[in-house]
Amino acid sequence: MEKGDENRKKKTSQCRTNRIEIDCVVFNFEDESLKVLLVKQKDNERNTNWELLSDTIKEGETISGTAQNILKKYIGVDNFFLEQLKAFGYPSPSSSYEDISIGYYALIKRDTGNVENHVAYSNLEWIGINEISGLSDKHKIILDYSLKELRQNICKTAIGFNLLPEKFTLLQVMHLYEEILGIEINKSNFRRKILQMNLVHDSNEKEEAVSHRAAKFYSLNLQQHEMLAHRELNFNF
Amino acid sequence: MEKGDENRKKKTSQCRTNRIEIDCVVFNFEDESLKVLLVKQKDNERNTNWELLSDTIKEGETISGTAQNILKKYIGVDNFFLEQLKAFGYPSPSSSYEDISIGYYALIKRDTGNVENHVAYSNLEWIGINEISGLSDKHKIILDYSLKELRQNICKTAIGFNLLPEKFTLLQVMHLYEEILGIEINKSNFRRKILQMNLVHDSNEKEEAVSHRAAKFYSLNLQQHEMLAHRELNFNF
DNA sequence: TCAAAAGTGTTATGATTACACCCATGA
DNA sequence: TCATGGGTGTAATCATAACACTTTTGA
Repeated sequence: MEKGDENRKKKTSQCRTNRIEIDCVVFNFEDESLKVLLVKQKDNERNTNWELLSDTIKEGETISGTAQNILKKYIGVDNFFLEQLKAFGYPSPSSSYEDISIGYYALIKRDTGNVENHVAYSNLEWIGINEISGLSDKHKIILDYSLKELRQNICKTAIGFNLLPEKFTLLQVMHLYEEILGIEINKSNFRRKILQMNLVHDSNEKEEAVSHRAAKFYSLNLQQHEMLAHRELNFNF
Repeated sequence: MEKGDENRKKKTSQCRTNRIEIDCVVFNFEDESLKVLLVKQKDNERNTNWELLSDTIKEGETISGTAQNILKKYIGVDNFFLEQLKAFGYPSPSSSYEDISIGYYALIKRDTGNVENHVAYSNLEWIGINEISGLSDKHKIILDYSLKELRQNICKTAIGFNLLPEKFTLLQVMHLYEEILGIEINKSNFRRKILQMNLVHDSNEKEEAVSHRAAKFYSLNLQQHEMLAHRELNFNF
């Protein structure tokens, strides 16, 4: 595997063209905070360096297929939301052609077959969005762009629900928006807005064993493929 | 030049990697209608086939640099708005690796050194957005995506003004929005909204030789680099 | 003086905000 | 009974939509 990587590298740098790789920003919402899955780099002992999940495009793979395979390989789940950000170019260390990274971002549900258990590699870690350091410049740019995109998209579409369990309380939704956007939202107004647009329905279930009034669980009236298309949402936060 | 192109092609297809090219959707607003600059293909005599402006990435060029150079080469102006769409992948005719196209869209002002005169190639033509036919599937996908992006962005940012002359009337702005979004807008409400957000200022000039009340010319209170960042605009059309 | 487009003003409606209050539950 | 978070109601404010109206100009 490592030999193969080196061979590819050699061949590619002989090529009169650009090296391409796919980088994935994988988001997860856990303990009321937004987290990103990062890989710890072994080869640098002085500082802990982190990287986004990435891979090269294999023969016969589509670019989005490569991104999907990265998620399957590292996390073992195939129930996630995935969308391309854009292509990023940056100076190559070895070639006079720019290196190109096609960035993707993924949203993973907390309850999808227990994300924790599927993290198959010991050098992977979920890091809170405000605790990230030691990321290379090129990955920092992609991460920042993905955050900007995520913030925009949860205000216009329903994709934010991809970060919540199948059944959720309205306050969970609100806290998700507050955390991702970094703002405070008025509870009563948020409830009214989200209820009157018919996006969620009461599941007739309630929280259990909580030391306060149990909250109703709701679930989404949309299939995953409808989430980006759905543009009824219009939060002007 | 053509030999060089063939050499590159041969080398690239020997490579165990993806072929990349840059495709540009170039927009212009002329005679109250949105137009796109397309290249007529010579080699097919039966049907007229059209293509987006495109090129491969040259040694030492950044990806956005390649896009800029395409515009300079074909149109001869260097005063335009340019932004990346995303990377598009599609099956290669000659390789088991997908071909990749990085799409860009550009907005050009009508009065920037007379766009017409600078169209340096005889096989280039501005075609109304509703009159386009004979575009390949892969370019059709990029064009459709660019339209979606353009429509979204003119409602949130000030980039639409890149399609207007330096001095414009408020009704010109309104017609631009009506044409691009394909809707009708109420004149009085549109005026109020755009005036009260302090985006434009009265230039103390007026239309001349028009057979109706002369309209005031306004100009924008923003530099080009501020146009995408400026997010005060919030048209919910 | 007419047509055509510029430009103004007014009212009704609906969404958003801010805030106060009540409810259910475990400790 | 208290703390905690769930959940409801209401009045004030602001943005938007609809529409009628006046102004300026060349023909």
